[in-house]
Amino acid sequence: MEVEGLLENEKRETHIVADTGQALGCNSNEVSPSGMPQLESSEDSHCSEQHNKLPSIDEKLQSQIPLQETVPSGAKSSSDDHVTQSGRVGECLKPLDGPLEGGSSTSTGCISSKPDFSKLKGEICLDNLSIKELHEVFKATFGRDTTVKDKLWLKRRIAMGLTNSCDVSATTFVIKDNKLVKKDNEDGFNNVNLGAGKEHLAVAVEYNEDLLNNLSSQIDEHQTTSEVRLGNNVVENNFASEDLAADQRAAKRVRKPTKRYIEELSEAESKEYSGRSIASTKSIGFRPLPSKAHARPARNVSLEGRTVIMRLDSLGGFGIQVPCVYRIRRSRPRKNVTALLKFHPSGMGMTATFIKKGFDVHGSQMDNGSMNKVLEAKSTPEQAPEQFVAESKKETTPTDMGQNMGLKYVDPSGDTSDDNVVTVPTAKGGIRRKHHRAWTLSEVMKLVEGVSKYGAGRWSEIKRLAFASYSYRTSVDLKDKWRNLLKASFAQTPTDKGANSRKHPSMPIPASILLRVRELAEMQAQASLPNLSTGKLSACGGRSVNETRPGYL
DNA sequence: GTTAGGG
DNA sequence: CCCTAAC
Repeated sequence: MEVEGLLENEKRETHIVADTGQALGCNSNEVSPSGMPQLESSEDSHCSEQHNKLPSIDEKLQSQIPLQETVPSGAKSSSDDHVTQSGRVGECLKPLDGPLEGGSSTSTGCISSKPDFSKLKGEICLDNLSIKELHEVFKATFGRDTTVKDKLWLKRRIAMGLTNSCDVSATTFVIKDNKLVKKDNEDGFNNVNLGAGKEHLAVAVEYNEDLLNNLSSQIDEHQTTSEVRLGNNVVENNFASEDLAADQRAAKRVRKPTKRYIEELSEAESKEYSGRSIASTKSIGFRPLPSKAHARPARNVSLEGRTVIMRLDSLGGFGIQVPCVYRIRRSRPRKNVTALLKFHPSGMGMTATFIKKGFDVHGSQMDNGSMNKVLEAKSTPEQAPEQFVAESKKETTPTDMGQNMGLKYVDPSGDTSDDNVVTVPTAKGGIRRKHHRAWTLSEVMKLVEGVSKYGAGRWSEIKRLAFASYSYRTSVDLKDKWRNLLKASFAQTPTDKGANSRKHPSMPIPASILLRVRELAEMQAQASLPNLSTGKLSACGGRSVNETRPGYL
């Protein structure tokens, strides 16, 4: 099952990254602006599973994947793979706080940086090269990386570059001595080229990326979990030796930006959480890179994370990369992670799609401000205060509070989705919810019920037990609401049973509920006061104080 | 991490 | 709702 999920992931990811643009120069381990929303997929559920398996998978990788240098020497045999790799592992973990080129001979393995000019020697049969190899050749030819995934394009481009001619056959891409060769006997060339080139390609990159992914995962613990890690898993390790697998893996690897990166981005913008979703190509280029990131060659493209959508706008073969990082929500740390995970697949997916649309329209010109608007426009409707309106109406006439309170009311709209809650930055840099989520009658009833059950003051308990389905209500919220209820209940004439006799039309709380609140309040007050008023009694009676609360059950 | 209170 | 002192 796990494998299935991974395979599916692979397929999907391949599609997603299919049109990845040029990522040259955008490479850094930590602040990589990459990543992609993985929400569109219906397979998000795999994330968590895969994530859990990561460590072991990595271990497998270490032992199974023949890592090869992508460096000029290029002829390393797999015999020393394990050695190099193990050394590399340690090194690759350092990027965040130290120089990558630690002087060790293996350091270059982390990122294939230099073009392998050896690839240009002799005859080159581009037809048989994988994308990855084509990229290598491309790099060797032009001295720069490309992330274009179009084989034909790559072949033509390379052929043109090598032959220094625009007259390139559309079907045959065998080059020898800088001249296009019409190959009649394909077999010979194929074998040679394939055998020689492929093994030196980016497996190391892949592996390192995984390490980085793990790192980043640890770093940004705040990220919403599921979508984040979706792509970070390496499953195909069993097939690592296969060129195709390696190519595909490399192609789809997109690393997600770290928390720090996101925050760096956000600093310059409006504080709205959605604001960080966008990083223009410009910002990427200028964003401060940690340590030696600058030295990194463009090869890192394949290292790019998954949190960013790389859109490639093809303009005459020139790729414009539009990374798209978005943050779903920034609000109080949520404790109900389950609810969050449950919700994301759908909600996030929609958001991601929406963002994509936005990009199509605005392109790289879109700044964070506009992104904010986009996100806001998107998320606001989903907050749907309306649903509560309807709900309130439905329950506005609770006849017998006693019965109602006893019932375990299930709020139809009581879904746990508190995502898409728009927050606004506060002066102090904090954030607060932009919209109040009006307390519905059912919520109030639940609150009252909870207080009656567990006692006022045990808010966390009430929240956990009675408000399990209302993830957006924090214990503080409950406390505040109760406070307000109390105030309201006592402000109003207790004896006035008229349901509509409330002072303020804006207060839809039925008198019956207020009455109940008042009763509870008095009971609780009595429960806590005895120490003073009947101190002697309680002192003599022993545990009466402790038993007062449970008594309300 | 919770709770209570003030803002 | 936010903020924060006090647990």
